[in-house]
Amino acid sequence: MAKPTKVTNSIRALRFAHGEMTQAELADRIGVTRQTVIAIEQGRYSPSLEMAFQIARVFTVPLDDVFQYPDTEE
Amino acid sequence: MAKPTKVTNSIRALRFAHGEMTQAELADRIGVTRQTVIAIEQGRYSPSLEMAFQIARVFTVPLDDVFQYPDTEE
DNA sequence: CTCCCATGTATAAAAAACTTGACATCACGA
DNA sequence: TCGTGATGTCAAGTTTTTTATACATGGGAG
Repeated sequence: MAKPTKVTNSIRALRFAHGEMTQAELADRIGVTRQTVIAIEQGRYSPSLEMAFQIARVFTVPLDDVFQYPDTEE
Repeated sequence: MAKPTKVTNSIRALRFAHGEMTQAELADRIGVTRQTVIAIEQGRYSPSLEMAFQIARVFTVPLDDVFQYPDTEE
């Protein structure tokens, strides 16, 4: 069930840059559970596009500012 | 199983802009099945972030050039 | 010390994404 | 006309993502 995703993210940094926003609050803002935020922040799997968009929107930054995809695939 | 996604995309246009690339070829390039390309192109559901990145990469455009997310969420 | 709060872990189960294979249609060329 | 390629649909099945609960830990405040 575990899929170490290739996509990395800057969510933790963005949270802190936005007034020490907690995982719970972020989860609440994007309408998902805290578990999901934790899993994504830790890169346990990559989120759906929709969630990615919502996260970027909370921080008012472009998608590529939140998520990074490595050049070469595996 | 059907989830009318809010995310829209410009895949079809991008395919044509790139030498009339067929759905089958695009699917092949991003490593998914033709069915998946069709479903996404039609907006039946939103792809995973990874797939979104791969699609953007095929067309060498930024993510936001391929997918659009409406301002207000439901 | 004791009580929260933020973070994290674990599990099971639901939901969404993706696959496989089979089949239908339409346009186009041989 | 026949065949082939591109697009699309349907249904069933697998995998990944997300939820829901419950519990553990460490730090800070009172």
